[in-house]
Amino acid sequence: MMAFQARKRPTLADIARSAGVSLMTVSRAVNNKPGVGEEMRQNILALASEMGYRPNQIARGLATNRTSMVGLVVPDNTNPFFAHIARGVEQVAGEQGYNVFLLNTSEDAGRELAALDSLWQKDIDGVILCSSRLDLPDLEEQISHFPAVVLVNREISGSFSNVVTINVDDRLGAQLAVRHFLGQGRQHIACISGPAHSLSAQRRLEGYRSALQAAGLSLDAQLEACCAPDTDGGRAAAAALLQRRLYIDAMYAFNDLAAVGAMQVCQESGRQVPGEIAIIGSDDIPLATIIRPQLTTLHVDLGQIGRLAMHALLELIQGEAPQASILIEPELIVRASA
Amino acid sequence: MMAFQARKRPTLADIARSAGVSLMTVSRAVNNKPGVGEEMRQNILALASEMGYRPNQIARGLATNRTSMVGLVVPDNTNPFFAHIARGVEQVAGEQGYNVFLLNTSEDAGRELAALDSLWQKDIDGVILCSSRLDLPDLEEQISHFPAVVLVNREISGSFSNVVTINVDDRLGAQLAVRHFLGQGRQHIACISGPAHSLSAQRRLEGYRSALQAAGLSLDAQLEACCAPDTDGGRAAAAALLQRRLYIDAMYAFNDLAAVGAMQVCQESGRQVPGEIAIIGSDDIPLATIIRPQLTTLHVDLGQIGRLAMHALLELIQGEAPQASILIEPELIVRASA
DNA sequence: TTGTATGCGTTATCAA
DNA sequence: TTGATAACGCATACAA
Repeated sequence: MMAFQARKRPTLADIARSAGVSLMTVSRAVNNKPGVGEEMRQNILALASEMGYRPNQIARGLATNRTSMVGLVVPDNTNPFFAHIARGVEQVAGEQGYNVFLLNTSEDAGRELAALDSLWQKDIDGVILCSSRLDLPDLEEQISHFPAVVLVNREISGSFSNVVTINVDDRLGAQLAVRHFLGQGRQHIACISGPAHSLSAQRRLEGYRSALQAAGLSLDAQLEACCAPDTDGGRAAAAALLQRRLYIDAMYAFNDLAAVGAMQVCQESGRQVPGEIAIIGSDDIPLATIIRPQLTTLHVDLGQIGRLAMHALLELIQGEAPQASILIEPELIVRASA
Repeated sequence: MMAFQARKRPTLADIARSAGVSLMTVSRAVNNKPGVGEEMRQNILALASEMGYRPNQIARGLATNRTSMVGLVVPDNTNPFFAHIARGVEQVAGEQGYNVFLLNTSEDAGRELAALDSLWQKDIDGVILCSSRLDLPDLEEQISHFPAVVLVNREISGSFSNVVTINVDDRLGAQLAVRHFLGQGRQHIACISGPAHSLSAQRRLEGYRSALQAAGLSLDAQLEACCAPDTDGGRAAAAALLQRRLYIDAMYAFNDLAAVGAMQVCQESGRQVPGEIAIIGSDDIPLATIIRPQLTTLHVDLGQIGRLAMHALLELIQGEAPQASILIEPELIVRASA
């Protein structure tokens, strides 16, 4: 069976032939470059528009080594955290004439490598890599493959002239949460930290511990539990915590999804939230205000992170040496769960 | 400032030079094409691998007119409905060596046109267009720009050899919901239909009406309200409905987000759900089981729709003439809200 | 201001 | 089984 033949786009050569001029004159005209008479330019532009000319960006990419394509690699675009970042990225990319490849890794290093490799073959101008699970050697290797890289939710030692890192100050966030609990007189605070290999989970756990110690309280490993970064993960972790039969009057969770799961387990086991157990989440996704009681959480503007990331990537691509490391401060939003 | 120089990838010519053979021999070897001796092939493959050769897919695209890139256009990737579809699309694309451009339209026809235009310039192999708001002439024009198109949530009359449509049977879904209410003895059923220009919203409204009429009930425009496809939209619509001071004992909502918003407005105004007012949503996004009471809704496997869409697109690209029109039947999942 | 030659990395085509 | 050459559509460098 014959494949459908899409309507063929005219090329520069087609326009040139129709206009009776050389291909280069048309090229200059459509690119608004100097070196073509004003009258000629207008004529060519009119003709090009009439013939429906659109530059072939992949051919242009081959010639200029600039493809106007960037990659966005996330663990899971279905997670609101990344979905909102992606939205921000795509917004400014679109405004600047770039297109964005979206790839999921499912938090798997092997898939992450495969994703980056496929992007490399596409000769993209840069990549935004979120919550990378790569080990340092692999990460450095991958970074060397791209002209520009923005790392979200991942730090990297050493200085790479082609990378910018954007991180949320998770440590601070966790501290804010713990201090809030402390201010309420709660001292038996559990921490539902995220996936063991997640950097931001580690930082949050660290902040949780440091805030506890700063208040003169001792740590108890029994009060900590890892979890998958979703509602079920939060449920499982909270259930495990509750089963240990310790006294717990507060839970700080790695993200809002997990916080909601934990909250429901508490409620289902007959505990009042926030009366008996207060709960604080992280990220402030829309669910936080949808759920009842509304979730007290650490707000960060995810769309803004996406926009920032894309802007930084563009500066890198244009060789502008932006700030190498950006730290976003979360803000505690007190709602009803704590 | 000088831009960072990414590590240069070796080209076919580089490998050829190193191997002391012609470029074409290397090309045949790496592409597993016949016409190269087995021993030679192994040597070349080893060398290519050692030198870290990766084909430049954009150059290949220029030569073959196949870029291995497809586009996915959605109103809002932040909406779980589209996020899950996107996940499915990206999954099979990745498995088949394709990369996916993600673009948001914000439900705006102008932006949708701009998005498709930018994809056209990239010379992609096909596009999956979700919930298109384009009018027929524009849509047909855009369809002619691509070798393959899959329309999700949009019908099109006439037959185009390069398009496949995938739709949820929204009419049936709405009927199932209304019949469920009727079976509970509820007869004062409101409909929170979605955006006025949304095709699926229209189909759902139609199904709602037809089920009511089939039951011998009369229609009342006062029982219908449009809404934005999110929680706030549902809140606003439900509030408007309630303000009309009609007796209402059930609400069917365009999607789960709106259903949850409506449910909360009902609860906040002191009405029991499902006691006084029962609620049914559509799509069965994760929120449906997170919210309390859990939402009775019309289930469709969104990831599956995405995978189906990408598979259909691939068949189209390969000229295989798949089924031109796919209809997905939703299934009523009875939970706690109705 | 305009045009010609050349190259980007790859595949298709034809010749050896 | 191999290799040389011409595209693909565009831009850069240089010549007229």
